[in-house]
Amino acid sequence: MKAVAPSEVEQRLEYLRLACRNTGMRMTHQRMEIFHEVAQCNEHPDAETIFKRVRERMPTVSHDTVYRTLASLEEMGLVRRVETVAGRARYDANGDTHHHFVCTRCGQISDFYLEQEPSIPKGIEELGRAESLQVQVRGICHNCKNN
Amino acid sequence: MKAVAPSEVEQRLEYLRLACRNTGMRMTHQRMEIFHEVAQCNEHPDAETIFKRVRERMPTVSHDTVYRTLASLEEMGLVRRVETVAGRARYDANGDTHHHFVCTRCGQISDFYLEQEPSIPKGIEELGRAESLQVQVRGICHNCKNN
DNA sequence: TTCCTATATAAGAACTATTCTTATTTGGAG
DNA sequence: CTCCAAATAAGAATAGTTCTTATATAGGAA
Ligand SMILES: [Mn+2]
Ligand SMILES: [Mn+2]
Ligand SMILES: [Zn+2]
Ligand SMILES: [Zn+2]
Repeated sequence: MKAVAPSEVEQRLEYLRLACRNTGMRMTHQRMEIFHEVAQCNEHPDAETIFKRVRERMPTVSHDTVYRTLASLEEMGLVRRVETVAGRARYDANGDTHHHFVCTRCGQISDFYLEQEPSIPKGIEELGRAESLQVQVRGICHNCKNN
Repeated sequence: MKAVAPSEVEQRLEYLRLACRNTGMRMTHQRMEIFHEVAQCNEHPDAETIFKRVRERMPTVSHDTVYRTLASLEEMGLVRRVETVAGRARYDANGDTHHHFVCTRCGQISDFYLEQEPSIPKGIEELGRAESLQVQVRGICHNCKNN
């Protein structure tokens, strides 16, 4: 699982600056660091992982700030919560339309892209107004299968 | 959201009896009541909801038994955990292949069926061995939109 | 620049969902 | 009926997340 290209990371940080300006939110060091942490990796980290990594550079950062900031970033549309099999919320700064393969053994979440995006199914109208569609494939990743 | 047909409920309970016999698990009153609760409704209840409802008829039932039983039922393939947007695990005794519409405001989960089931995408092979595919559509249900 | 204040943060308590521990009960085989 | 491995009740423990309160600070105004 290779890292996000530096130019892509820089672009994502630029979106954060814009989003803060547009919504009137302050551009705090904590927001920068927390978003940077999500933006630079593509392994869909959970809040605790982000907390530990940010704390290495910012030893006083609190759990609350991480959770609160992730919620703000989600509201601003800069990250999305990924549904997992169990418990913890996981976050993704990849804004491209894509889907997820979830390993039910180790929890690893990998992106995949469909050649043709599925359209919202017809019957949905009678249930509500659809806003997004996500395909989730579950199974065992190669790493787990070989152990 | 209408109830599950009594004949369907009876059939599901029959599967439970068979599954217990096959796997050597005991057919306890608690298992009956807990599974019955999930089998008779299609609103994908969470563990606490099931606990409260079962407790009305069985006042001494414990949280632990509900959680433990739901896990057993999942292992037996009689219920499945539904991924939600936030926190609590939700359970589903509808064994037909189907997908979910999740209201991001009230959390209601509704079933929908696709005319043609999507096949496992090609690129998945390089990520792992796929075992299931689920489409999740998120949006606002009619009930929430009108309030 | 300095001052002001609404917004954001740190620290840790509180809360909520879930799992664990231990003593007791019970389904179902024999 | 008897027996005992499996299951349960009760409540403590744990883990993830949110809340409370005192303090700090981003960023606009003077
Ligand atoms: Mn992703
Ligand atoms: Mn369902
Ligand atoms: Zn894995
Ligand atoms: Zn709703």
